[in-house]
Amino acid sequence: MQTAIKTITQEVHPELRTSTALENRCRDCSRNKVCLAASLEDEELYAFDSIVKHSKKLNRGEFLYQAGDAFNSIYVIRSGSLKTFIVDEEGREQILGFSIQGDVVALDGATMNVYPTSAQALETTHFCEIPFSHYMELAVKIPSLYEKLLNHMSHQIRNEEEHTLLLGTKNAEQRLATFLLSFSKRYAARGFSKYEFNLHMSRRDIGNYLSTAMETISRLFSRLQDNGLIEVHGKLIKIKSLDKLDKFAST
Amino acid sequence: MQTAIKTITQEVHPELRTSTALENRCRDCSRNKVCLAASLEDEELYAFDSIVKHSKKLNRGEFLYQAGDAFNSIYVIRSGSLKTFIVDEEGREQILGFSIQGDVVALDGATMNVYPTSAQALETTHFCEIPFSHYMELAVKIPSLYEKLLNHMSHQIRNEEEHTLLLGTKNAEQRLATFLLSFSKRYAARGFSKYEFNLHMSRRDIGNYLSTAMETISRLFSRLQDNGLIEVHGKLIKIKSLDKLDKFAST
DNA sequence: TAAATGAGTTGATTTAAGTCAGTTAAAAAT
DNA sequence: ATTTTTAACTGACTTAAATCAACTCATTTA
Repeated sequence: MQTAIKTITQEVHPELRTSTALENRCRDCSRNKVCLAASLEDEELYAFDSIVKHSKKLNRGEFLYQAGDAFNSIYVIRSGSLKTFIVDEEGREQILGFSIQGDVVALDGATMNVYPTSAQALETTHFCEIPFSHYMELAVKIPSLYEKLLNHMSHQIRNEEEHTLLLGTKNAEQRLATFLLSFSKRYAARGFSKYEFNLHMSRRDIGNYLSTAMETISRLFSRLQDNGLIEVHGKLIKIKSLDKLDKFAST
Repeated sequence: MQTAIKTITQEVHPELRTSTALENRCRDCSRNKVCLAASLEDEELYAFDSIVKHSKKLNRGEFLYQAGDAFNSIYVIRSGSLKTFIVDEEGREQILGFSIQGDVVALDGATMNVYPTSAQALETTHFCEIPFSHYMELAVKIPSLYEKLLNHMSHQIRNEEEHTLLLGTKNAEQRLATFLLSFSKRYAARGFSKYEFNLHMSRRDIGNYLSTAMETISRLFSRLQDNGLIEVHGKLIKIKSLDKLDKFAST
């Protein structure tokens, strides 16, 4: 018997367990509300479906693309997670974001010749590949595809802005609390528990994303746990009080 | 007699000095290569022109829009400059960027009901207003308008990413040097001197943008000047050695 | 199964940059 | 023109978080 509230188990979704033609089609995909295929009419959906390469898969550590690779496609994550990052002149890595199920990745490369950033799987990750030139050709016939893309892009800009706000106005503890809350919200929006989830990235990655040393992240996890706000079991995080965490995040 | 290399004088451009109907039309605008109107055919340009409100003007300190205002238009700066910023729950301001001539602003609000951020003039600023719904209607007939917009949006995402890289991997001195170099490049790309320009924002604004205290910014300006890399005359900055500044920025 | 490698935690110490305070310079306002 | 106000600069001191270091625990790999 399953619990009422789903928790993130990192298992693939039912329709990914096998891979018959039918199950890989957009119309049968449970994520077609958030995906770029959302709200298409039957015929449009069929056309869209035909340009998409479904059920691509990466194992932990494998790259979806690397900065400098020829830009061809954008991607929608079906399950799993990845980090996107950029490397500066001195070779220092800066993580820009973590993408989970339903997220569209590689938008920063759209309209460029090469990917400006890299994307690497944090666990076994399934996704759909959308060849960008095909998408743009189809969009001429189906303008709502343009609008969908613009929509995702402006949200991406908003995400980056919120990241800047996080780094610019909050101290280390507030940053980590905000980070946890943001994952809680994102998982909740996807039908998973907002109280319990796995963070597949390393402490070092969290620190990099939050511009905070790994050691500080580790100490802060301990502190939040000591204060009874969360429970830490390795990568599994349980939030004991969203309210209190929220206060920590902003005050 | 004018010097060969133009310097930023904050004067309005010739075609803005008077405001006959002709001079306000896109086809006569010297910025029509970078603007959203770029590369349109005669007839398309005419249609585009008709939806644009030209020659809007703001004085220093006035808002182009404020977070929470109903979203209606995006804007292209004809001359002058402004800052865009966001305010967090605690009322702390975070500057997201500085926009100058040729920049498109309010892209983060596109596809939203209200502007998520605010934009405020740093000096007398002229710009064109493009009602977004009209733009989108026109784009259905002229798909290159969609592509132009997507282009600007992906570049905006790249800018935000570079800002994150700046904040995440560099120390205060490198951040300021990078900031100066970025203005140098942007002005050069617009036909102005890359060695000499005015920074119209306050030291506090620079500090806010770079997540560095105003006092530190002030000290660093002095240090860069003492080291012979730049000359500081209030808001006017002269770069004495781009090469050396570049080394300071990355190493 | 043991050894080795890497991830995570915790403590001790250092430091880059922040805060506080006083001064000077430059705009506004009267 | 003079006062008032605000922005910018510089010095003294403090601090949040980084670095350095030692150790534990988990996961590969030999």
